[in-house]
Amino acid sequence: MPETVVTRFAPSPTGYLHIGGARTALFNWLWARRTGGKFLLRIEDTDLKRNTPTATAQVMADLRWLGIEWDEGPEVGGPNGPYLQSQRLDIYNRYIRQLLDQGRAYYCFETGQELDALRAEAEKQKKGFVYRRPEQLPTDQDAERARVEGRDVTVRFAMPQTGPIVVDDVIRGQISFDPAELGDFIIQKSDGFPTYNFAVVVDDYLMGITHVLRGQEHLMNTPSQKALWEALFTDRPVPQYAHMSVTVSDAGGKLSKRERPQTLRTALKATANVDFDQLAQVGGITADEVRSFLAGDTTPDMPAIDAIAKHLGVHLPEINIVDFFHSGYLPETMVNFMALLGWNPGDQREIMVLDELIRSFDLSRLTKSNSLFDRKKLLAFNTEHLRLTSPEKVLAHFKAYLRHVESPVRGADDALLARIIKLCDGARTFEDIERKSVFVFLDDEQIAFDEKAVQKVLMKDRALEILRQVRDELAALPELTEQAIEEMLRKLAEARQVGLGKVAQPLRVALCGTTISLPIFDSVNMLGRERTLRRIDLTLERFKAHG
RNA sequence: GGCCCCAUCGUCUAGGUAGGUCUAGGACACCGGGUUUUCAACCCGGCGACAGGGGUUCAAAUCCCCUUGGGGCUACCA
Repeated sequence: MPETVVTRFAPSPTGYLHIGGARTALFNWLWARRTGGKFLLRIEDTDLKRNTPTATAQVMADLRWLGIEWDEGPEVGGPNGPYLQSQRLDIYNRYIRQLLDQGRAYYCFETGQELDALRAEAEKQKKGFVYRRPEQLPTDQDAERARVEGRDVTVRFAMPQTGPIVVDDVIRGQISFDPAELGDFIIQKSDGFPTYNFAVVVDDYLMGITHVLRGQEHLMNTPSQKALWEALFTDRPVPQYAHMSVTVSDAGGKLSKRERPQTLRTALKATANVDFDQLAQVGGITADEVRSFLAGDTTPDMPAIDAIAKHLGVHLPEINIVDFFHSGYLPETMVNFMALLGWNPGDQREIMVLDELIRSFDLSRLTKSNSLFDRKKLLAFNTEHLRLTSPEKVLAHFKAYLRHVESPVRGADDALLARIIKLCDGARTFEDIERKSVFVFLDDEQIAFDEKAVQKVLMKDRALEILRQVRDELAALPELTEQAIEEMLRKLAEARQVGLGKVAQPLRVALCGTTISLPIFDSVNMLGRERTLRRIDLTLERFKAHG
């Protein structure tokens, strides 16, 4: 390949970076890195109504979290800027003018309603809707008059009707389309902005894009874009297209942002007594909005959804990249897992780090069929990467996670955090690690007792009596090292002719309130004598009636 | 409805371009057992697929056609 590879990721800033978008970005980035080419980021913000002010910043933050850096684009600049389409209007207008002058594009004056009616008519006749090109193309004067009259003016591309359009796809081979079925599509909207199909072609040309890896949902746009490209640019052929499989959700259907609110709604419906006022307060919305949401009429913003879910302890399916961060996943995991959604290295490797991914990546190994997003497998991958990633990196990511969830654990120093991580070898996510270690950072009086744990452990046999003895032995130990604690507990268990569990579990529940925690010897050691004894005393006091 | 894409274990997939070496391999999940101070992790074992029907061929998971099923697109969204 004599020519340097140039790929791009071109999201529209309508929300957070979605797992599907992230995968597209990753593949383009991987291909550029593999070939020593360039990867650029372009923001497709040509729809004023849908743009969200913070989306671009969020998308960039998410890409960086994943380790995907762009060689050209917003914030890093480059020779082909600006990289925001909303700032390139004059460029698009020049090309639209050119097409108009050449008679390869023309004005239209239909309203949305008129178009809808035409579409409904086509539907009735069981045919696909194709805009009928007028015999006589409207002039600039016609357009001017329409504008003065307050009518909508759009510009359509006059699709050449010469033979089938054949798209060469790296993954799918040659795909043939009938231009008559494609029709004359709009290239400039009545607000003066270009449509996606037009802006993409101009920018891909001007930015020297050589390879376009994108989701299969763009396959139908490709013949239109190819026709436009060939009408506009003759010195260079269209880029190499590769239309990747789509990722679908394990809940069935497409992976969609709607899944999160839907999950919450379902959980809410299953709840006996919904306290609307309280939920409204935690969500920062009104009680009526909560009712409307429950009824399925409206959907509040994502932060409100997230806050209510967190308050209720409902786990929402992760969809956006930030969701995975919030759930305690490593970026290394996400990158590895996404790479395997529609691609594989051709051997039996699955767990791979970034460098390995770059070295192994190849267009010829992209798969054709859609894949389901399997969260259980993702969990298994995260477990592996938690082990594989350097302790320094894991520590840094853990700290970021703790800060975000505002865990009491975030107050710990690096040495303690590192020790906790090490003790949690085999944990699946940071959420697990946090849950197992949070008891150390709670006030002794703050420990909440899990009802099941109390029944299963504290209310059994002579658990409280054993706990009292453990307390006394602990008080008598000269030093609370893990070894000393272990030795003491084992001796005690042996003397009583019971398993270590019978001794360790009551102690665990006394210290943490649950049966799930860090290893017990370390738990005691971290807490120290005073706090350990205090927690045991509080437990004995609280449950003495049952003893 | 129209146009387009796809089809191997429950899931992700290897194998398909050069048909035999595939009684179809791996991973996750699941089931059983082991280990164990909790959860997880870990170890051993097991279950489990070429969507259906026609061709082509000595031979088809692999090539062709049809059916069925799944997905995408069908906007002055991207």
